[in-house]
Amino acid sequence: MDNRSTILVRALELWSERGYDAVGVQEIVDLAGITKPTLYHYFGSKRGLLDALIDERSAALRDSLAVATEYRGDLVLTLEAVVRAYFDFARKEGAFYRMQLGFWFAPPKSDEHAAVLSRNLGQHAALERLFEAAANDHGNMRGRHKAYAATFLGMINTYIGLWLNGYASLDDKLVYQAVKQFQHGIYS
Amino acid sequence: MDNRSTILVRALELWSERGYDAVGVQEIVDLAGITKPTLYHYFGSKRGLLDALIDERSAALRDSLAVATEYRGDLVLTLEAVVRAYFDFARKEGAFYRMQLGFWFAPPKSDEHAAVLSRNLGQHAALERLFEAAANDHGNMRGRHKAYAATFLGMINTYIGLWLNGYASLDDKLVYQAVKQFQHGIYS
DNA sequence: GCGCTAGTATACCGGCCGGTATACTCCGGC
DNA sequence: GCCGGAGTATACCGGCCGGTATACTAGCGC
Repeated sequence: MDNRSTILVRALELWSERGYDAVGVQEIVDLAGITKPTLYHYFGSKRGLLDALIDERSAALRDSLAVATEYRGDLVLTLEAVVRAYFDFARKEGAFYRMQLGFWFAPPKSDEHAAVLSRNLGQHAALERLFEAAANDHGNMRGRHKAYAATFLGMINTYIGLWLNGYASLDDKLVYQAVKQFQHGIYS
Repeated sequence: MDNRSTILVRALELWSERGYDAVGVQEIVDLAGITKPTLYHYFGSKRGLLDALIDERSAALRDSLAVATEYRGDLVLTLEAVVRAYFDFARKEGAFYRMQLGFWFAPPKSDEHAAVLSRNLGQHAALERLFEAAANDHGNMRGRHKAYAATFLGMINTYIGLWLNGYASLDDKLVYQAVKQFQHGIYS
């Protein structure tokens, strides 16, 4: 593996466990077995490394969500596809998802938050479009697409949070259950 | 206001906006108009200040939750009381709630996470007890109390997150709606 | 008035922070 | 064989980090 990739892997390793501010550039390059000028050659700054990491690692989720959030007339199937896209990605990239989720809840003026802001606004927007399109077939949903997008994504992240802490497995059964609970509540 | 209280207020102000690691002790004491030995006299360390802040500011929520999570035979009323306790607290202590929520999603080995860990485990446990007690009256809920507690709390925090970013108001109407959606889903 | 304690300030510590100036090596193009 | 650029290391920068040694002052018990 070339130095650039090694740096990205090690940075994710350290940041996901102990946080962006808490882990310095020196520690990353030590673990990667290289020196600081090499890191600065590839990424320009600590923040540049962070942005590159976020951008490259989240590409797969961005792509699969672009497909999954397209509404084709069946809300249940579409929502299941969305949940499955998130679950699949989280299972593959657990450490990254944990890190990125933490950054989303980091203070609004922090580098971490800024680094994931545009990505997550894009995800929200895609989900809102989905619920808006679905409202044409489900009249009683109209006008609530913002709230639906937020609570749906909140539920997905709640389940992924449970999995990250060992309290759930992100399998197909949970996909169905999550969508069912979102639609029909806990008594279903 | 005495110096000790001033330090707590200013620390919350800075940490909630920019994060625990990103704001140094020096900046806090400058804003508070005092010097470092005073801070170290009262709190012993930066971490000590963090612990004191978390402990003292969350006391009100802890107390009202202790009452609200007691199951008295009516699940709907009880859940509404819990949501109301969270919403009331968040409305009164918005900056603190934002900070504390961020800490919960901070990396598992960070000081921030450690500082809120025991508090949040306590809240989870209280909610689990509530759903366990309710399962005696609602047989089809049995065995799922962990998942219910997690998703219920996740939903509450999703709504508070919306409010923190200006997309919702934490009023009584939302209390009813939240509990209703949790029970019966989005079509209700 | 004396002594003790709480509270506060001045001035300082070693160490780590993000970042860089400089120089070397290695390799492909010609 | 030579040139240029990509990649890398050594050694360094100013500045901030959390934390503290010391000394002063104000207030209270007696």
